[in-house]
Amino acid sequence: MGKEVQRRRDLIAATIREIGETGTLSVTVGKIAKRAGVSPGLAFHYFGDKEALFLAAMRAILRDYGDEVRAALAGADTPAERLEAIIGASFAESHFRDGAVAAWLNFYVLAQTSDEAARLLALYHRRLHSNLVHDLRPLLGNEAPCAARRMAALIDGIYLRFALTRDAVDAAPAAEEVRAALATERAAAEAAQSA
Amino acid sequence: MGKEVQRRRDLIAATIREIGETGTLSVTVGKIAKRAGVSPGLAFHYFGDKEALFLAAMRAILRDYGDEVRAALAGADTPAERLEAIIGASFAESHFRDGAVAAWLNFYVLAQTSDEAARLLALYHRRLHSNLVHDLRPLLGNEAPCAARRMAALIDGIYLRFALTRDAVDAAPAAEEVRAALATERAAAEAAQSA
DNA sequence: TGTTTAATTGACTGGTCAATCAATAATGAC
DNA sequence: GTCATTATTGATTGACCAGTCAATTAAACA
Repeated sequence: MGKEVQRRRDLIAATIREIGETGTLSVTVGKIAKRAGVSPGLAFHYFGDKEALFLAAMRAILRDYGDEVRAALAGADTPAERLEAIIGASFAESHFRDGAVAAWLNFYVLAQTSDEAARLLALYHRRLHSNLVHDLRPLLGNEAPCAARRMAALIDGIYLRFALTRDAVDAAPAAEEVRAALATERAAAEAAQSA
Repeated sequence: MGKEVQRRRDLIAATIREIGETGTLSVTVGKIAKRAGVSPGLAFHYFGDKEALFLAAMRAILRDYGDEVRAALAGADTPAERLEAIIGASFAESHFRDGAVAAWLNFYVLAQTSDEAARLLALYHRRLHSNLVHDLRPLLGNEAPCAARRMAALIDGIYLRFALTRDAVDAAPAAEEVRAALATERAAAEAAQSA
């Protein structure tokens, strides 16, 4: 029965929206359920408890991000194009829409104490790192793993800053900064090679 | 009377510790007061409400960080030494001790909705950026402001990763990654100059 | 010492909320 | 249409908590 799938989807969407509006994880399940157009009991019926509901929402966000990356990578051939695809997907508008930002921030908080959240976060870290290394290697050689760690952290750091800067609505400059960092890495690598 | 100063200090320290242990901002003022060895009422008497208490704690953390940076800068002469001082202070052990990590994460969450938290965060951003530009300029010239933005975001991103990675206890590798990024920036700048 | 003033207490209130569960409605099988 | 199964409700419970305030204690001072 697709009923359950639809309800779960609705509840997850409502969770993200609600967290986005209040900014915190301390939204009530009642509010979320109301927004989804169901009774509070149903949220517990499908997800068990509040934390599980939030983690399901976070999993959905991470899945969307993964899909976006994969789609972007599909149309990219060269390493440089693939890196551009990763950067583009990382700062896609969907990453800033609705409650995605608020969800991420609260996800970080939860990752301190929830094993499942920590697991999910580590998964995201590994995926991003492995994607970056794969496409940096042809450009930077042995420096690739280190550069990938830097770029991954930079992506997170820039996201954080743009997400938390009140006036910043347009994410384009964020991606631009990562591109500039990549250019710097390539310039440094080239200089090292010719030395 | 120094009594009030002492009590405020105790309450702030207890707040940071308590947040550190639970990981969240949803600690009760009662628990904090108990840890500080006073009654719940006193916390409200001195700080007004819970948010003000947390913001006072965050201000204390930011002040400590500022002191640390200033002290490190005092013993540094060359731009390179000063940059090293900033990096060292940014990953000082005190930044990972007690509830500093948890406080920072919850601070980010709060910055979405609290004007005062957003103000404090912007202040931190400005200070760091201005320090970095000041000492990057002699090394990188016009590239300094851009490189400073990258380095600032990188510091935040790396802090985030190290703070949230379960097994990482030692912050030394974190600082090392920022140093490597700085070296990359310098190498790229040198290459650009000779071109 | 007695008196004023400041510091501190902790019981209390009003409200909130996660989670439960018994009851009801919808769905589908035969 | 009857019955069984599944989906859904929403009232309820029990616990918790921010913030208040009247009462108490300690400090300061004359």
